[in-house]
Amino acid sequence: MTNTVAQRVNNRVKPLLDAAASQFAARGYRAATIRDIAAAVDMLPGSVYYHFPSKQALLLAVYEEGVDRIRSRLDESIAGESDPWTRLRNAAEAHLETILDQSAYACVMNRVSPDQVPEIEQELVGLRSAYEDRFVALFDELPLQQDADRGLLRLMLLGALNWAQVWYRPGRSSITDIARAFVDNLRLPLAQVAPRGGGKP
Amino acid sequence: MTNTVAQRVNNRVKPLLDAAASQFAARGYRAATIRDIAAAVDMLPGSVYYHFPSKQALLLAVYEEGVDRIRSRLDESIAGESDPWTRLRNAAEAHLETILDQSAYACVMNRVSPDQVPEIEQELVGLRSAYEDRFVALFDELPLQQDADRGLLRLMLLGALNWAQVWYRPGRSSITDIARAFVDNLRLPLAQVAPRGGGKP
Amino acid sequence: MTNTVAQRVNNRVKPLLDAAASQFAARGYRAATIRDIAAAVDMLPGSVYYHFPSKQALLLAVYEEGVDRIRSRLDESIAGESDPWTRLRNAAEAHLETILDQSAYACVMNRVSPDQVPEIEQELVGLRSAYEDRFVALFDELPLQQDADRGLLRLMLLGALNWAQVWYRPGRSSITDIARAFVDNLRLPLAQVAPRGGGKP
Amino acid sequence: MTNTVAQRVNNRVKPLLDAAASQFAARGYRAATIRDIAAAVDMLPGSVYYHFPSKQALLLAVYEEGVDRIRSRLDESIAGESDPWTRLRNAAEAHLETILDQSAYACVMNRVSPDQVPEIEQELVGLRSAYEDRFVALFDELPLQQDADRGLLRLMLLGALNWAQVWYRPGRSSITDIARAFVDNLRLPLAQVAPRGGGKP
DNA sequence: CATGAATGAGCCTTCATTCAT
DNA sequence: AATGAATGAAGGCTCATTCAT
Repeated sequence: MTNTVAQRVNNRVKPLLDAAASQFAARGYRAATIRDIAAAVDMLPGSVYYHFPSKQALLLAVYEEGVDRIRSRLDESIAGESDPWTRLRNAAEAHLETILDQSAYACVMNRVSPDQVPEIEQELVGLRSAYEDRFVALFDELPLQQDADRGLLRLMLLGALNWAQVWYRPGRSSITDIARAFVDNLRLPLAQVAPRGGGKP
Repeated sequence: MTNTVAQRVNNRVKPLLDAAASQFAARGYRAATIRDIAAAVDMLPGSVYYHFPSKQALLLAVYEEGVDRIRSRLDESIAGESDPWTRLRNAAEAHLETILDQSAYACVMNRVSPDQVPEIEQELVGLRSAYEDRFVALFDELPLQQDADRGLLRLMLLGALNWAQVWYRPGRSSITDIARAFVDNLRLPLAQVAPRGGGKP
Repeated sequence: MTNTVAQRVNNRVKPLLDAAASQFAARGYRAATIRDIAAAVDMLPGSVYYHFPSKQALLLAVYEEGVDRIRSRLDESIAGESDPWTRLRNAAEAHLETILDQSAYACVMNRVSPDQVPEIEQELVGLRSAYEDRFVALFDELPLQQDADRGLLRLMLLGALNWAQVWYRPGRSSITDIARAFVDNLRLPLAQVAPRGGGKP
Repeated sequence: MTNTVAQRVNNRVKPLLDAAASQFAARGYRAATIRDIAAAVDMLPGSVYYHFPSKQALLLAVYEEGVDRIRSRLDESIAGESDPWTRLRNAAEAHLETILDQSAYACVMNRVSPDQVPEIEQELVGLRSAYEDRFVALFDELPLQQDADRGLLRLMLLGALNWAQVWYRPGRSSITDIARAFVDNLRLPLAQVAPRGGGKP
């Protein structure tokens, strides 16, 4: 068969990438070592270099996969839904679920910030933006008052969502509730119909 | 002549701590090296250990100072102000200013997460909580609808605020505007009088 | 071709262990440095850690090899010999030869005392005892007067033997003579008239 | 008073020396640190150098004091005694008592071997010999058979005695008993039938 | 007498990476 | 496709020692 090689590669590359994602997510880029990643898939450190030319390349691959996953997860969640606020709510939920318990890959995107690896900072930032663009679009759809700063709003929601990684512990509020609450907190005052009435008159 | 000792101490320890704060803030805990920190104040690596027994102790000292600074900055900002929403707005502004351009110390609190240094994780978490308690109090004061989850609200604001470290670049919106916008985005739907069509009438 | 692996391992690990034994024997545990040990076999310091996880592990390995060697040397020396005193004499000779000029490995056992490396103190002590048990057996075989304290006797001989490391210089008495004399001094009466019955008549 | 200074010096030098002796005895030369020695007498590391120019000098002073102590202890023990074997027995006892529980100073003499400090090796060896000469004299007095090797005998006893530091634990045999037994073992026949004339007929 | 502060050499160890096999 | 063996640069830390005050 023609794809034997490719398959064999996949047999080892996927687990390797999984291990890398786990380690990067759990310990951060610096603290995660090639040794540990390799050991997690019963490989020797040197062998990793057959598949990836460097630790940075490994991180990049994880980042890419991470973006892929969270993005498709998000796309699924809004497919077939047309109400803008519902779409945002679904997206927030998908986002939160992914970074909180679905995927080490997605965690990495928040845990290791691009400036920790200057050599590939641009690629990393690019990847991140590519994903966040989904939210740009989502906020663009929203029927908001004219003077609303959609960018700030997006940044606010994403910050709130990502920060959950720091404090979230399974048990209390469900992930769904949190996502829903965060979106609703933004929606109610801003919806077009809401008779904006200002802070201090 | 009475404070000779204190002054001498401050002469070297303070700059050292400053340098440590800068490095930790800029590179993270692992990537920041004692060598670089020492070099930044024209010391030799070994000399650092006269003042601090370990890299961890250095981080702890920075954390403490960071909490001290951001907390007193926040306290100043709300002193003499009695309107709960204004107090929160001022607090958010103080917080944002501190982590964005006032103090590397405060940045460290967000940049290096306690679990990166397991040996002092508890102390670090404790310090962080001690500060965040200010916000707990601030949210408690707020006249909100009964069913509002003040905890979630606080987490949302803090997340939004802290995330600014990731995207903020001087120039566009002013720090004050951002802080104000974030708080207002929360305020309008939740305020008791809530002049819109709200959650529960 | 079957033992390629073993040979390759031996090619570097054995010399490394030899070098470690030499250094530990010559300078003691603390004063011996990984750098020097590595340099003695044209390695870089870091390379040592591919073979041994720590300096302590290196010492332990040397200790083990040392016990192995001195023990098998001793066993050979008494194999096929049945007279108890001759057996002891042979053992003493084997012991002395080993610690005096046969093997740095055995020297280490006397030179570095277990309490210098608390983390592996127990292992070290255990290894040492395992060897000294040979002498326990040897003294048990001896036809002695009933009130003789065989334990004390053993300790006495071992002490006398080991102390030779401090003063022995090749040339004067031969190692064989010394060992023989030590054992005979215990066996035979020395006092001129040999009037068993106390010092002061 | 004219000797105020000298007295004050002594006030600090003696405890300092005591601490050094303790540390050297407990940990060995390398592992004992100036810091620990200084701390034991509530001094700072640098202050030690007011009294002693170097760590080596400190060791030398301890060695000297050690020799002094064990020598005078030994001299006392044999003063007024004329029987050669009794004199040796008393000396052995004095020696053992001193290195086992009387004085850290004396322990140092056995614990740190001169070759660990090459720069003062000669002095150290000289000091040690000066003391061991007492035993040379003691063995010279002994009424032994003509062909007896008094040197070897002395080395044997000293080895046996000093080795006690390795295995002695208070409780079982008393120090006195051990010393007495060691000397008697040399003096009297041990073999059951004591048929002077060799092992194998 | 003693200290506070620092030095500098050196230590054990880690780790990404290389490369012949 | 992977390994065994090593490299080399760097990292945190220790410690005897110095010296102005």
